[in-house]
Amino acid sequence: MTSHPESASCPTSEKPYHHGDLRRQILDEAARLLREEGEAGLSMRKLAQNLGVSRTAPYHHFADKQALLCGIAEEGFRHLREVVRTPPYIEGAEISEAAVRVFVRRYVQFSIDNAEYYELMFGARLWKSQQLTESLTVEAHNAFKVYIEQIRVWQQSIRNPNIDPLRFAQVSWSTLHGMSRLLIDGIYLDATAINVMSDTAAKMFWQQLCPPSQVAS
Amino acid sequence: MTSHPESASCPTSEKPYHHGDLRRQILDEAARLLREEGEAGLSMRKLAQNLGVSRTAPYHHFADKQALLCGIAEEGFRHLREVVRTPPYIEGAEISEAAVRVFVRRYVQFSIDNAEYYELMFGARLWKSQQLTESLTVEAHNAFKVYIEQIRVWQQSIRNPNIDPLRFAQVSWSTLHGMSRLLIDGIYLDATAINVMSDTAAKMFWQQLCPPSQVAS
DNA sequence: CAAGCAATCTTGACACTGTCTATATTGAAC
DNA sequence: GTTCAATATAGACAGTGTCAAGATTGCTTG
Repeated sequence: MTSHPESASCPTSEKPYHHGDLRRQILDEAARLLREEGEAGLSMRKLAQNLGVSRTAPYHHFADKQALLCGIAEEGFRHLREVVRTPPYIEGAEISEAAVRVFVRRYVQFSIDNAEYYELMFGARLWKSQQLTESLTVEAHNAFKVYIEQIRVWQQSIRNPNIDPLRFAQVSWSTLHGMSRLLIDGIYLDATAINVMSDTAAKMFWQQLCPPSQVAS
Repeated sequence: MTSHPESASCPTSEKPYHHGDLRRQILDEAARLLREEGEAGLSMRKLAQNLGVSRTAPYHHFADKQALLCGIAEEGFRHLREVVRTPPYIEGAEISEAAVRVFVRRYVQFSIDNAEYYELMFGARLWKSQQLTESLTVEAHNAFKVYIEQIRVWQQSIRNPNIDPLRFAQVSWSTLHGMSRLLIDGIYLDATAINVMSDTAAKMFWQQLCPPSQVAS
């Protein structure tokens, strides 16, 4: 641990001019502020003050507030990909209604557990600004690609040619996203109903993927 | 038209101290600013300046910015109720997949055509603030009640006892809301796919309401 | 018609915000 | 050891929401 005394990990020094780990701490503190006080409670100045640096110090790590928010959202996407892409679903060996149910529950749970990230990841604040970080757009597109791939695997596993994977991905993701937002934004208040709603959605998806009886037209 | 010359419709007078129609104009100009410049472009001061009144004049019609936003959202809900509740759907005489399709398209179209209202009506900005106007909460609850009623009528018309109206309302509304938000927030960019997505969603709803063959378990 | 009152509008002020500029300090490279 | 780029700093400016105190008006009541 302490084998590299000349490294930046020396918290005992009074107040080193160079903070050393500021970027990381900015991202963490910003997420904390968002979670605890909402978007209105996050300001660059308060952020700096809470970390004990000057007001303009964060601007050496993020071009502006927008770039900081992009940075937070980016971390959120990396996190989301991990959560959604957990085996065995991507392998698609044994697709079933239960598997879909787990998938839905996981997505919704992620959005609730990481509400402050989710709001940035899919909020107009970033996407309508035309000022997205390049790394963020890459990360976001990757996430959607993984989702479509998941749908495609399900479809092939079931051999249902009536499903257009892209369309089904768009609509099913809309459902997940809609549920998440309604819960996060405080419109659906009954938190105990989350699982029931998730299962209802999963059942709806499953009936689309694998209808009880094939109908020609 | 001009039969009441002593009414407040006298625009030729230079600059009457009492504006006369300020509240209405504030709501309109605020919606215009939101639509054209986004939420960041709406400020109480700019609003006042554009209308040619002092900075604090709007505060005599709205307690604070939050109350103004509530006022805009309220108008949005009234508008939404009109759009969704158009006959013959609430009567439910002839429910069909086509009717569901029209319903879905209408909802999504409303959200796109009135994006600046929709964002406020269903945004965290208002709902998580714990400072909702009372008239707004009433209006919003009414909207959801109408929606559930719609679902109930459909269900009874179809005689499918397997559907829990509340659950189905929650999930289907999530889908509509999710699609709307993804489009409004600029995440789903391909505007030409809106109708295809809407119809895919309608088909999914219809298959839930009226499955091809009843399955016991 | 006069007086008064409540609604409406105004200016002034305060604390806060994002962000630009110019300056200072530092760790590392040559 | 000098130089340089990265990093930190204070100062300043325009913009924000909103409170307090005063000015102007139209309606109401006598």
